[in-house]
Amino acid sequence: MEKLNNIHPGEVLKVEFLEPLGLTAYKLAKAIFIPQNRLSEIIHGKRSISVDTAIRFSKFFGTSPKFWLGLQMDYDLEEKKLEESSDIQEIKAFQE
Amino acid sequence: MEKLNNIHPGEVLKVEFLEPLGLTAYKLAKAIFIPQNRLSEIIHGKRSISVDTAIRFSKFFGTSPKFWLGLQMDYDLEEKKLEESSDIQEIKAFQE
DNA sequence: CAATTACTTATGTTTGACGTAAGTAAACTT
DNA sequence: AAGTTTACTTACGTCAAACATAAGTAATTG
Repeated sequence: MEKLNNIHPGEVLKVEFLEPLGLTAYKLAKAIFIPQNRLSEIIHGKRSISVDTAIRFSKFFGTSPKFWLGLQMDYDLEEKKLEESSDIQEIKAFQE
Repeated sequence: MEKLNNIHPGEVLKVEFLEPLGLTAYKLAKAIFIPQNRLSEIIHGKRSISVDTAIRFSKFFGTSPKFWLGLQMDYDLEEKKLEESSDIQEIKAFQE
């Protein structure tokens, strides 16, 4: 079973940034002063984009930190929706 | 010393939602099926808006989850900026 | 062939969101 | 007035996840 079509920020990093720019995870890790495993795990979808990571990416790539955190937010919301935890559906919208 | 003007999502919840609607934290907690302390801590800026919390707020208030997570994102980024952690400034933007 | 590049995995720490529970107090019910 | 519900806070322990260090394996480059 697949998490059909929910795209992790690490995938974006790899496909839309590293590969087109001819960069390796190793080089990026050096350039933004983080351990290699942090990047390795992000790329494999095993770690989220933290505020710290988003800021570092943004400095290096010239994007905004919100771009990266927004990708993470979208991903997390989608994951949660697929989960469909029981009691959330029972919530009734407020009526004054 | 104050965290000048950085506004926590809990403050928004209280001032822009609970108070105008005449709602208490107690009632909201019941309505969205979470423990009271989760709300209490959010309102006092001691806990962040998680994906779960954002979805529950959105169901009840008719907002989007991204509204709440966006507030949290803005807050976290601002906090991080005020921190000014040393090595982040050393990052050089990528040049092909 | 040695050093650097490149990536992964193992291990341990710490932070923070979580729930349970207990405490206090005020505001209603009966 | 006593008891229930509302209202909020704080203490405590758990768990997941982001973190760093470090070690291991390959491939590439000087």
